[in-house]
Amino acid sequence: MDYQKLANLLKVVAEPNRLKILNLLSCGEMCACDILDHFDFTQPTLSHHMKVLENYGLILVQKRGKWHYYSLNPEKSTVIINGLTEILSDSKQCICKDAEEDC
Amino acid sequence: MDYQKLANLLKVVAEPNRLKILNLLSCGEMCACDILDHFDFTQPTLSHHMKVLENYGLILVQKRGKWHYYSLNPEKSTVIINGLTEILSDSKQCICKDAEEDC
DNA sequence: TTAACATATAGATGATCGTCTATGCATTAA
DNA sequence: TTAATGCATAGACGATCATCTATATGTTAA
Repeated sequence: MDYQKLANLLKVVAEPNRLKILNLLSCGEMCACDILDHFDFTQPTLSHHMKVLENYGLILVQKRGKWHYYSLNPEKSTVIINGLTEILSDSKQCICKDAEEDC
Repeated sequence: MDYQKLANLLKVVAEPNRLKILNLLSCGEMCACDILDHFDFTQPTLSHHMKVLENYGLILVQKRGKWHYYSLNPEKSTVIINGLTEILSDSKQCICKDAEEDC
């Protein structure tokens, strides 16, 4: 288990505004301007959050005309959920059953 | 959905050393000194991490003699996993299907 | 009581993060 | 071409965080 890698992903998700963005995108793709309508912060702040989510592979971007359409990357969602589940459960891969520390 | 509350829990978990601590505890209770053996940082740093985990209800403490035994709080683990799963999936409670913004 | 051990607390420091204003770039419509 | 729109980038600022050293507290053994 790569704790650093999972922690990085969790850190991206551990922000209330980004959680709300992900929840919005869980229903389907949206453009940035429509996402922005759901928040009180400025457009550059949204742009920052979208870039963080994109850089860590949590969302995908498709540019059509002057609009940027964002959607969830379901594979990355699964990585986070499965990683957390494995750590929090008494699994076979558990560190205490492993001779090496790097499970 | 209370994004702030879930984000707070995720922030606690979004730290590689705390992830490793939780993984250690997923196999059963451990005292602080045994946990410390798995890390390179100092005892006060471990004490800090344990306090954070305890304050947010992720672990439980039982004091016997001079040892403090820590264990996972499975209920809180479920809260995190379920919360994340709901946000990342196209659920009925999804914000875009809700008239109000606070789902 | 004294010494040793297990853990917590206080306070400081450097790094990271979320947000802002100002500005730039790209695309579309007139 | 010009103006308007959608989004990104640059740089700054205040807050939060992980870690450290030094020290305190509490428990057990001699």
